Amino acid sequence: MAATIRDVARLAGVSASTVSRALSLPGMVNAATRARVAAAVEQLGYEPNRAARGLITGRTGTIGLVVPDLANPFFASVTKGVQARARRHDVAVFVADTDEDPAAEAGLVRALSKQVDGVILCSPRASSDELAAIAQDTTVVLVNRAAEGIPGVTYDNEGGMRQAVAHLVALGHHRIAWVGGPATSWSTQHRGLGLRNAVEELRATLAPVGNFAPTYEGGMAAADQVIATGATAVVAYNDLVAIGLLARLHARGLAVPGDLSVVGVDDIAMSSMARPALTTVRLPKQEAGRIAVELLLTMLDDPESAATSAGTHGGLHGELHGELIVRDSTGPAPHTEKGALA
Amino acid sequence: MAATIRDVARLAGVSASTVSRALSLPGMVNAATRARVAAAVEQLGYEPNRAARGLITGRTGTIGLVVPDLANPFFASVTKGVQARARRHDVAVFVADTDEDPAAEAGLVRALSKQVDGVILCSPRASSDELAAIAQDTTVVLVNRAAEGIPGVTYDNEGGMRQAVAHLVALGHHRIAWVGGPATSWSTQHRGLGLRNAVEELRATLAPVGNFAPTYEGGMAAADQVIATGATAVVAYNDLVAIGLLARLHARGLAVPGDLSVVGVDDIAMSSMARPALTTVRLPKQEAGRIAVELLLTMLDDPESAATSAGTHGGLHGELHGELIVRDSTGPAPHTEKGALA
DNA sequence: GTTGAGTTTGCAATCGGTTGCAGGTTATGT
DNA sequence: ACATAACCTGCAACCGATTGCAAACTCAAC
Repeated sequence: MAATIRDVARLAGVSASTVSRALSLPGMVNAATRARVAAAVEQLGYEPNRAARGLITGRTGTIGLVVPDLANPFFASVTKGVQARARRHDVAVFVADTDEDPAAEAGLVRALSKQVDGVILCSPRASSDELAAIAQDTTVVLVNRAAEGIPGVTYDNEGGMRQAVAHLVALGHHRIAWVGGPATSWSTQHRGLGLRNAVEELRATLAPVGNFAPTYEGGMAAADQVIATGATAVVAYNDLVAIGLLARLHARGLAVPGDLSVVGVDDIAMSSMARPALTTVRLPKQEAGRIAVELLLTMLDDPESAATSAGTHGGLHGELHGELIVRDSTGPAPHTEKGALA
Repeated sequence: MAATIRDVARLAGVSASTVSRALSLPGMVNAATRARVAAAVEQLGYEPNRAARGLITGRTGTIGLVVPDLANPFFASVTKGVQARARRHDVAVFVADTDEDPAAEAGLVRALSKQVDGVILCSPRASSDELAAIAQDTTVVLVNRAAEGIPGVTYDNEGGMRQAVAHLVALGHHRIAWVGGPATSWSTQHRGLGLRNAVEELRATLAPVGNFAPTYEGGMAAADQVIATGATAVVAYNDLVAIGLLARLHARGLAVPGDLSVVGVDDIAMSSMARPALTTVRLPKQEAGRIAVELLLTMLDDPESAATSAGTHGGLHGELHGELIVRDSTGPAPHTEKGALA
């Protein structure tokens, strides 16, 4: 069995309390005894039992991460970031995948919350009210969504969309289609908003074609409606949707970017492998995970100050910026005024 | 604060021990008291503290999962499977990503092992000796690798490769190139072996082009060497490599499958989105994760019998079979005898 | 040689559960 | 009515740490 604090104490000829202090409050113990304890720790390969410590300190040294779908590269990246940063802080991460089921979300968080110090909710599907309820009795950080009174890290969707539109307008596009994700999604709403602002400002027009699943299939489903709008460019909710569009457009015999330019959002690995390689707004995914961890740990270490510190909605908040990555799926607008089907 | 067992005891008018038994050994307590306890539990929303329980039972109810790279869709899927199955058993999962660093692996496992009941090692990079050392003081299950005396779940690489070769031979291919992954990888070795056996049996010839990184870039790097072999078909270590091949072959002006047929392994989501859609040997990834969990929990519940039970290498073992998924990247061999560059 | 302050250390309680053992109750058999 | 067994339940110890409190010790100053 693993060595306990008492084993160390016996070997060092001191009491368990002294060992405990030698490790956590070195200033409180004599240098000589501290050395003896250190030697005993070394010899026994002692490592404090976290569960036992957690019992008395009330801190488990563990955080939870809830994502809708690990198989989605976007969430896999966020998870990677969370996990890496947590390790630096010597904190372990419980990962739970809701399988895109909003109903499962709340229950999962509740179950998790008993075992962890706090929870990172990635792109929560839950309603604002549900979120507020959850945040009531658990320390929560949101990723990819803002909610009154709950800290979180979000992307500057407006800015990202503006970059995309500016790029397209510079290429001569005037009519831009928009394939939204799930209607209830916070990102969809904000990307749509950013798009509307940007086209107005840059004297273009927007042709929204509705809401689709944030998947390859969603993109395939949207493609024909995009064509029907007569737009010469399309912005997709995310890269998976954009790649689905690419596939269906190809099947319909449209050239990208010859007939239609396509822009995605996220910059997942797949995007640079697509044919043509996808122009997209790159979001720093791992960075979002890292910041979420920092936010959460800050709240845990210092709940009062964290709650009152500056930031959107009067709480801690991080905002990340997207970066337009221009690849081969965008090009000059075709000469015909009326649309892609010249 | 959360309710404790004593709160429940007080409310139900019994002792803490009775509450404990009512919950874990219902048969030992009177039906009437059991009902009172249940009511109190319900009313207080009581949930036993896992850390406290673990302290005395020695079981944490947590398992660890170590993967080389969460951003790789293959490992993301395995993780998803592990996580889902663990939840069913009411077991939490610590996820750790080594970032493809073999050196970090052992240390990570060691750190993890203090906090969990057992560890699932996915595609370990460590040497057999290191694995043996780790398995010495931790309950370990391997995924994607077999090692003497350590339980694990592997794929029938030989069978999968045989299916791929049979498919290609039926299409008229005689000379088949093979792009291996990392030389030290267990999968590379076994896939190469399966390939050699299959070509021999089916009267074709194999042209190995060496070892490459198991990535898109690896595939790009291998492509020109593949062309130089004069083979009319190529089997890639995995789908990422195959998609890299596709990209470079396209750039070189070769048609797939017109000039060269391409087969991958894994069947990640990206494969059906590739152009042309990739023919591949589908490996049940989530299933591997699920089985790994079952194996691990079996070992934990019953260490002696598990160790001696039947299976390869005298331990528990699961073997999964691949399934050939034919898409658009394979077709009849070109008529010219000598190669793809006709 | 005392006193007092400052430094080190140990005792014992505590966190929230589980479990061996003993005591109390009730049912069963005669 | 009494012995015996079967069944429930509570007491108390324990898991492995942390921490308030008090005792012990050191040292300097008076």
